[in-house]
Amino acid sequence: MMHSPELLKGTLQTILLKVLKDNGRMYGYEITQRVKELSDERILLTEGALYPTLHKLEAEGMLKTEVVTIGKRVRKYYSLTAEGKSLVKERVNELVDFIKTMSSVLKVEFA
Amino acid sequence: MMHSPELLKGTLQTILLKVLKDNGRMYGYEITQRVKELSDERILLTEGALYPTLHKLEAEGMLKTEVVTIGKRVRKYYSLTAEGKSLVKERVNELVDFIKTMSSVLKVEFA
DNA sequence: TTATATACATAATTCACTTATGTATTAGTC
DNA sequence: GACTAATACATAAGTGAATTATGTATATAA
Repeated sequence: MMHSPELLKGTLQTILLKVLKDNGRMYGYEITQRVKELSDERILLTEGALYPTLHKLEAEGMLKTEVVTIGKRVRKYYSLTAEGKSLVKERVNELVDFIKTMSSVLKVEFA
Repeated sequence: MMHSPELLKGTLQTILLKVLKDNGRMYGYEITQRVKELSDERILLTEGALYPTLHKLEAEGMLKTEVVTIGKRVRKYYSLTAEGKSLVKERVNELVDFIKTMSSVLKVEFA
């Protein structure tokens, strides 16, 4: 991940889950490209963070996968499970709360 | 530090600098209490993070200190140097930018 | 008198990330 | 036809900002 590096810590799961919620079924590389686009090149997910996190969310039952072969190329599509869908809401709410708290502490408007 | 723990990562310097800017000269323990109050009990700075960070900012010339003895008790007051004042602006801007980016990626309003 | 709050400090540990490395296919280009 | 860049996955080693744990000491309230 990139962009004011330290700040991104702890937001990766939230980003992955929310992008999957908004876009449905996606594969890893596709997610990196979508996030890059949505963030105007500011958030560049690194593979070393991306894949382990996807695997972890899958192991926890938040994501389900489907392997599709395109020519000789393998793609692993991820999508949210029912549990994953609740987790998205939780994570996004957490982030919104956090931002509100930071806004009070720093007396800054994030409008 | 506490509260959705991972999200706080990378925000400690920003919090310390901004609170010092807004309140002038403060000592460590006082900062923890002020942040606790401003965050409505949601951000509880831990000493293990607080003191090393204050020392680091001092070593970098961002903060200057003044030791005051109250009875037999020693207090170390911190305040911003000129360099520290520019750093506050930089850090706060970084955070605002980051929040804006997150807002685009997650399609969430932080109002 | 004894627990809690005040006040500082540092060492050991954790863990989400970055960086580095590896494999392989597909598309563009010179 | 050869080479580079983009696509697509994966994992291991290393980093660094935090937490947790520990230590010292004074002041205050029950």
